[in-house]
Amino acid sequence: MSPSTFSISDLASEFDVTTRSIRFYEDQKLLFPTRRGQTRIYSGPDRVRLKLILRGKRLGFSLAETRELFELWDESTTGSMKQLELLMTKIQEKKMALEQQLKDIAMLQLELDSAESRCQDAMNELKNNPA
Amino acid sequence: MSPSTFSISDLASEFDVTTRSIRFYEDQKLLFPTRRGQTRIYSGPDRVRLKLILRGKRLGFSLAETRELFELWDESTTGSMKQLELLMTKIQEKKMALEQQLKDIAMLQLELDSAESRCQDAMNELKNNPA
DNA sequence: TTTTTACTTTACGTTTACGTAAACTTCCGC
DNA sequence: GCGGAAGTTTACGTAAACGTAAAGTAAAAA
Repeated sequence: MSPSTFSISDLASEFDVTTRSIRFYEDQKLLFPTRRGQTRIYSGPDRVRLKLILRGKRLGFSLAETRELFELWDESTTGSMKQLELLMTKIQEKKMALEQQLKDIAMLQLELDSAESRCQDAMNELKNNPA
Repeated sequence: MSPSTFSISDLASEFDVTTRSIRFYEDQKLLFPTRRGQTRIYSGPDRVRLKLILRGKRLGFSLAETRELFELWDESTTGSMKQLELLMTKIQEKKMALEQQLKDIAMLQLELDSAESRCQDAMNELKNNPA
């Protein structure tokens, strides 16, 4: 069974980020580890949050965007109808953004495939007909 | 028929970026418009490049990354075998990165769907049982 | 002709996401 | 008990990607 708490360097090495980055995310209100004395202790949910932060980053989300989603989500447990509707709106927005990204990726894949085969052709040409 | 040359503001409005950004891309060696006097004239291929730059940005590519790909591509027409192999490597790298992005998007979509339905449940709950 | 309007260069400012160094404390192994 | 590893805070530095202001040119419109 995987442990239920983690040190900062546990997470740093697992996700291949620096401890500096993890502390920065806390500074930006994205993570809230508990403390044993001075030392940060990360829970399972904390670890999931970090994973989400990094996934968002790979997809071009700013830390502020991710934090906004986290905050809306956290407030939604106690939230009013208005809060829930706002959260719903943001979720829709992100979903649409992801759809656009899928299109962008599809286009770029086509272009890379085309570039790849033209590159391959050029290489074959060079082999058979060394200028 | 769409025109074969464009002004800087043509492109700016078509792609919804500032002229400042377009000039910046030129400064970073990503675009090379011709000039009529001082004024920049963009060709069809220039326009395609801009589209690629912006698509790359939406997917988290840095301008430096995109420029590197452009340079390799440009050199590949006159290039040696080594150049072509390098280009091929870079293309493979980008393709793998896109695969990772597809995975990230799929995961995030699942999580957003889940968040969405839980949010919907909470809203229904509030309607039927207004605390 | 004057005045917009669109374009230009130069240059300093700003935000994001950390890196890096200094100067500690705390704990672990020997 | 002592050195080293791992943790901490504070603070200044930095790269990327522009924003924004200043100051000028050039052509079109009134």
